[in-house]
Amino acid sequence: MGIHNEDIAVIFEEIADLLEIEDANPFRVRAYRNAARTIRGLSRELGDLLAEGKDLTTLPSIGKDLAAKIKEILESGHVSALDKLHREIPASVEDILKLPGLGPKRVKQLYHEHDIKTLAQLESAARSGKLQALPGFGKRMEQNILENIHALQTKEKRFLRHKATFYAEPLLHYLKKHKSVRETVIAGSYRRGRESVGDLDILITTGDQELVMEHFIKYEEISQVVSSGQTRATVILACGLQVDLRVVAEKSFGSALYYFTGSKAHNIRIRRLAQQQGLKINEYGVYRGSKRIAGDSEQSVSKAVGLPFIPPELREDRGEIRAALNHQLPQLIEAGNLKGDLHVHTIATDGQGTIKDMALAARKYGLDYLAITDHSRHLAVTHGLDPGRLSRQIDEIDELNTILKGVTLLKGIEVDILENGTLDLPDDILSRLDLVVAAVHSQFHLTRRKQTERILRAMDNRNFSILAHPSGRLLFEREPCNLDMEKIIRKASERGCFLELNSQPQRLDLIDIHCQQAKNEGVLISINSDAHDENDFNNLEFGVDQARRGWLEKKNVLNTHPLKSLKRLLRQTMS
DNA sequence: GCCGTTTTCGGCCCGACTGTTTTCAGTCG
Repeated sequence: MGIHNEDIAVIFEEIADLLEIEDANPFRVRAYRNAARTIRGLSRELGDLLAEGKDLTTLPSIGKDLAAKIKEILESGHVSALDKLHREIPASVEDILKLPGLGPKRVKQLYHEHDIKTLAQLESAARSGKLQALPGFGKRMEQNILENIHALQTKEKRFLRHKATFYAEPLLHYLKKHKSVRETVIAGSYRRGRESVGDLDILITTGDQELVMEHFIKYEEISQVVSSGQTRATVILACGLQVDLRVVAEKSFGSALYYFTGSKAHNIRIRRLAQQQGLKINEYGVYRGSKRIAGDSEQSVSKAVGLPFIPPELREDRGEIRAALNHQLPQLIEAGNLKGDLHVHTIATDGQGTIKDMALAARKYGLDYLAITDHSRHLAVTHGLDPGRLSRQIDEIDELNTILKGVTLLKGIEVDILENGTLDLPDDILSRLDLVVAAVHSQFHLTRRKQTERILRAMDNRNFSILAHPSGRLLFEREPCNLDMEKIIRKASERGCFLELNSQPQRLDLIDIHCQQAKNEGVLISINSDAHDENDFNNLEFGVDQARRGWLEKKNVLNTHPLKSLKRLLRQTMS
């Protein structure tokens, strides 16, 4: 039940696609896309905002017309503007628009003049050689269309950033081998710390563009060169990852890095700001008339438009430019600020190391404290702890703490939240622990109301400290639970308990916008590794990246506190 | 369709690469 922001964003995107094919005013098309982006970035549900009587036109890129359309969608489940467009153009035509090389103009031509309205029809037209005869098409394009239809069916679409690193590093190494390559940077969503990337944007400075470009194209992992010019090339690696390379002169490094880092929405806003000041920003620099006034560094670019440096993680057009203008940018948390880790497993359940192994690994990583939080009995596949085994683990930790140097162990558990919202272990054993990390590991498909109430009830337990991986999502594998995260964040604020940002690359849960919302509600976030072996502490840096995207500062994060004040904070949740 | 410290109308970011052209439109990031 219920219509969520994502549903509305999808409808607006669809309207934009269809309007484009209809050759509508491109700025009107963009208005729909801007609105969709605004909606996706909201931390609150539009339905709730409307129910509270909020004026939706106060949201950026939402005016009178789109506010009315949002209302119509929320009330009726559809919008007449889209229904009307669909009477002109069937939904299947939108699939054709998604093929590379086919934009609105060609798609319109295909549909209106040749009655091609599905990918299957397009494929058969291409196979029979009819496509190449059409005006504006050609032999080459016909071939590309066939390849792209095939690729669409087989290719992996996005990569975990973590996974993209495996392919990026050897490529960077290869590029650096060339003698005229000076600097290489991965820009794009990778640099902005997004959890997944659609492609890799690599920027190179060099004195010799031509030679470097030639060198790049010869990289042996490349399976297809999509395009290659003097300064820009696009290739597909054998693993399916797309790589865009941009070669720039050194004096343009800053403006090129700014441009290539994005996000697109942020860039548009910065360029507009520049325009208002009589300046022009492009990849090569900042210009007043024909005079180049900045561009060698990113700092010089932002300074030219009167802004301080905005960290890449914030460049999503979610208020960072306003914050920068008002000198209210957050002092973002850094990996070095973490003093401990509050979610770790051992061989007692599904981990790979003993308690001592994990403690030593944590110390080596530079942490001062570590909470041992194995699973509870309900999670039988992991051989979860019952009260007796947990009690023995408590004793073992007490003993280890008397001999360990340089790192302190905390006694914890990752206890299952059962379907009715009770915790999987009795209060008398939980109350002996330093902290209780609670999590949902079953029944992911309850209704929004039931799932939310389940967690709210769990939070009422006196012993509850931290809600682990709150949404339960696994990127590319499992959707997040249907939850009213705002209610959960408010509850955490009232109750004085904490939310986890789980650093496993496929979790990264809480997501950025909920981190930001928790921060605004005064809820502290615990950035945890959820380590299952000694190397997993390295994942903490992914958690920190996500936290930075969520505007978190050191003071917003529970485990930046030294042990003494951490313990005090944990005790407060139990009172 | 949105938006406003110059504006309620007239703007809306900016440039590279490709393929099919014969000087450029379409597409993309």
